[in-house]
Amino acid sequence: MRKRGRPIEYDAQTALAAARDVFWATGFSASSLDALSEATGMNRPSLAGAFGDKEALYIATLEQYRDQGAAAMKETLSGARPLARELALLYASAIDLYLASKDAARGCLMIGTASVEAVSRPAVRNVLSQGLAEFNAIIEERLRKAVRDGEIGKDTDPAALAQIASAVLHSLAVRARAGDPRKSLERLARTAVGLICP
Amino acid sequence: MRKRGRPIEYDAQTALAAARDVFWATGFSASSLDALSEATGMNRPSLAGAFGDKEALYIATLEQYRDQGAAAMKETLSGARPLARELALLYASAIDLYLASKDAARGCLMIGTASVEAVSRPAVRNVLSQGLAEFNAIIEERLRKAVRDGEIGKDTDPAALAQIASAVLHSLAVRARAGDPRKSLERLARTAVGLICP
DNA sequence: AAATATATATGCGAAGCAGTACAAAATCAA
DNA sequence: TTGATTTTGTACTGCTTCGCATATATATTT
Repeated sequence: MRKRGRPIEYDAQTALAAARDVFWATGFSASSLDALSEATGMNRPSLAGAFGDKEALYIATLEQYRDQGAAAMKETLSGARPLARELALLYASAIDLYLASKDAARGCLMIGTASVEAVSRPAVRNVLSQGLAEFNAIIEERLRKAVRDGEIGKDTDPAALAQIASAVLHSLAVRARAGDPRKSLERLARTAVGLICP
Repeated sequence: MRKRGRPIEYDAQTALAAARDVFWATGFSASSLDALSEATGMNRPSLAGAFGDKEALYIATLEQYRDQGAAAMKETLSGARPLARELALLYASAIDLYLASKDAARGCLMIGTASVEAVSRPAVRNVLSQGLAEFNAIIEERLRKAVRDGEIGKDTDPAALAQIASAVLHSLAVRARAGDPRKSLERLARTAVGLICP
């Protein structure tokens, strides 16, 4: 039995992805509801009805991004391949994502745009914090397995090393948005893999 | 002989520092000229006359921040002390700076606020890019000296290792703004020093 | 078919914003 | 003292923004 009333014409996930692209390019504050409305194909009242105000919409895009990113990361770091290979794949796909735009490189949505708002908007800070923590935890879990399996030294501290691996990810995001060329990012990734998997 | 006309009542460097604090807390787009005017004690026409439009003012604050940061960094990495000690000092002062605010931690001005604007504002992207490159170059120079002096292995690549050391700095900036506690940042710094100076 | 429920479309109004024109004030030169 | 020069203060204009109020469209329920 369908819901009463006029059926919705938009798909929430699709609209969220379109809004995400706007935020990704111009950040939260510089993204107007008009621009978001045009990108999603939803007019402003529909946007408000579906997601609430601009901050709520932004947070929804961040959560979608975080969840998709975490899922992709778990797949890459599944443990099916050697650690060094999986880490290299992780960084390679991050670089691809960060440089994907046809215009200027957009880096990471969370690091590139949520960081600014995090200071004055606690809700954004929470999503950012949880996002970073989640990504870090996935890496740490993989490193823990690597220690168990003897891929890296038994005396290494997975939590500490995960912080380093995450730091490289953060740096890739920042550098990409600053306009660093792909070669430079790839070099950092290569060095990092070598350092983490000696 | 003094300049003709009514004397200036503001000090450009002081005003720039005040404007910087506003941008640091709320970012470029969310900082209104009214807020900047109030913080600097200069009214809007004076601001415009002294620095140009909002973007020009923002870039001036970024450049001031970058120059002061580079100077402090060169002093810390002077080479007067062992590499491990100087690196630890570098990270410690970065953490202090990133957590200095009484309100929510502000991280690094460039990474935290210029990253967002970098995509749509080439002038900002240039300052950010040059800033990151300059900080990286100072670290690289110190590592080069460390190789010469035998502080680290003769076979290490200073440029590659500098990218890693910079990445830790970037990560500290991001994590600080995301609300990471000091302990967590200090742990990352400790691990990084241990990894870079084995 | 009528009533009801939900979604979409248009448009209005209050507020905020950036940049600037113009007048007032303060100093120097003659 | 008078005029020139530069900074400061006020106020204005044109624009954007957000949120909401109202009207319209499309479905289900009775």
